Amino acid sequence: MTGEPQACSIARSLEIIGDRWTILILRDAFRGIRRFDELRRDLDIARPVLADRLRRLVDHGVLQKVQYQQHPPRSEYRLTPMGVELSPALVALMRWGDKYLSDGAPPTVLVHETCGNALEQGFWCPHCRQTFSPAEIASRPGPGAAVLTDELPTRGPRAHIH
Amino acid sequence: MTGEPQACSIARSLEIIGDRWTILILRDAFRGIRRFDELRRDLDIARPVLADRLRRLVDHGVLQKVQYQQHPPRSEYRLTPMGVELSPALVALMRWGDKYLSDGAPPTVLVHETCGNALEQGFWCPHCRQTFSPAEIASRPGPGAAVLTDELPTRGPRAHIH
DNA sequence: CGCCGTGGGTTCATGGAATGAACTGACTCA
DNA sequence: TGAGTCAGTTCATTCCATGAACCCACGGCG
Repeated sequence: MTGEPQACSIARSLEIIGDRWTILILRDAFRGIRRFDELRRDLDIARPVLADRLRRLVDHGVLQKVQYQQHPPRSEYRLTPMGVELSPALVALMRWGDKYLSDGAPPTVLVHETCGNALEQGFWCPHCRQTFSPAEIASRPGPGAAVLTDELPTRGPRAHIH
Repeated sequence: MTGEPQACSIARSLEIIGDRWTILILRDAFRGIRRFDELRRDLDIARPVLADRLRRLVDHGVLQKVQYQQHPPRSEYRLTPMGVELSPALVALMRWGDKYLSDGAPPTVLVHETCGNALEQGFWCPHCRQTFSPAEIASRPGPGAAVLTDELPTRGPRAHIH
């Protein structure tokens, strides 16, 4: 996308998946839509763009092109472990959309497979053994420390995400 | 962006923030970079694009334009509660980038403000009182049920994200 | 055999969006 | 009076997304 390498992990991630079509392709991969023509029909995406995005995702190791039959040769694009680990990002987007952009339909429910109860996505403190909201995140002094803050600068200096 | 209204929450979210620049602008807002010229310099973004993205974000209620002084009139773009709740998505992207696209630098550490310990982001089952990996998410039967799966279709039918 | 249908692409002309340089305008300060 | 800063807008150029058309391997059908 851009030329120079990015210092920030978010920026680096966006080099690969920072594109509307790319994220929709990944969403469909999670939904089980993994073949070229299925994707093209479901997303109503232009063929060259789809081919380009799939190529990019394969090149970066997010998807894997697998021939699932010969005669005729047919292949599908499967999520690699790297791709599967994008699910927290997709779930976060889904939650946000459900909360703020709902059309009135019931929100999507995800459940813990082993027990069947509805699950939450959130921040979890292993020490306190509890989840908490984004507002309770703070920086840690030292290298690599960062904070996501909604506070104003005047309320006190903070470290930053980078 | 597109014309027709989207049925899927992820697609609806992407209508607003499905753009590389938009996400970088939000990242900077969390980092405390909230003024037009600060953003322009930090992101090296073209002015018209920045103006357009900020306008969109304000229109959708993600950012709020606040005049923080008169004489001379200066304003900044603050995250609304709706904007703050995008942090899980940004953190997920950061985590993913840290894990798979690292340049060797130590990953960013986020800590629980009230106790100071490093926090995790993940899926949490309030019933089992434990976190778990993306692979353990399943669908729930009924309206709005969904699943994020890395499994192959042949291993069994599933509901889908929508 | 001849022909149609399907899956998975590539090529190419076009339009709309991103880019960056230049300009505007309100205000401050020396 | 003039230079500097912040926050944009205007405009010409460039680039990429789009969609139509085309290609090719293969299978099925009559």
